[in-house]
Amino acid sequence: MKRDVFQAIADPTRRAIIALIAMQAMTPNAIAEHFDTSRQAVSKHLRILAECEVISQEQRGREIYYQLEVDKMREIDEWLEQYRRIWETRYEQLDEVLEVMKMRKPAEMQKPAR
Amino acid sequence: MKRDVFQAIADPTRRAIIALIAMQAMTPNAIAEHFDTSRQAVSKHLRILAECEVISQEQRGREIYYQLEVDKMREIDEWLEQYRRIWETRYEQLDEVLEVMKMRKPAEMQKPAR
DNA sequence: CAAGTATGCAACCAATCGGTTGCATATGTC
DNA sequence: GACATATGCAACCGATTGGTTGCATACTTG
Repeated sequence: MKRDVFQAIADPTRRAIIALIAMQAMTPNAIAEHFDTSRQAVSKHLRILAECEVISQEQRGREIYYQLEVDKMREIDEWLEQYRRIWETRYEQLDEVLEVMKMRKPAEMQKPAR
Repeated sequence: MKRDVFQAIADPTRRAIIALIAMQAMTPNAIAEHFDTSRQAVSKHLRILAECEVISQEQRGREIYYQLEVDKMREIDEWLEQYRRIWETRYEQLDEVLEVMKMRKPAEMQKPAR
């Protein structure tokens, strides 16, 4: 089965895991302690996140440390880029509208096209 | 059922719909023409997107125009913010490492922590 | 080597997902 | 009013999801 970053972050537990290991690598057991689901359930989430390359693992003895692959987060950022452009221009336009309105009487104010 | 933006964008068809209506509002029929699924399936996706407030609708006669609520995209951007901070500092650190390496002999070069 | 610990994997299960088809409803046009 | 068009809703269906429990494997330590 083919999964992508967007499916990886769709689940709230997985987003919590991402947030948890963002600053420092952690073992599955340590991660599982933060949730009230079973260790195996967390392990499943880790496997999905690893499949999507959102996290990477490093074996250290019998422990496995999982850490965030921040670059994968950038992929989402790149996808957002196109919409960021839209909301930025939208706010510029809003600023212009507000600027124009300043010079008019309140009665002339029009509802912006939005 | 409670859904959020992350579930809304998890499905590739829904991301395609978002991209499609980003620049101009469209009717369900017009949207459905761009996909090889049924009109009803697209309608379901639209309902989910509307539930999550990723899109809004405007009735115009017997047609309904769906348009993107760009602000909802910003929510994702805000969530990304914490990770953006990480990858930015990471690249600054990498720059520092590269800077230090310039002053050393190649044999002394170490593989960066990541 | 034996015991304990860390982890992954398989089998199972209820709930949800994304799709289908059929039908109801509302608006526009003749 | 009759008919076409635009849309949503309900019922159904197979696949996937997120969880469980039980077991296998591998490393550590005594």
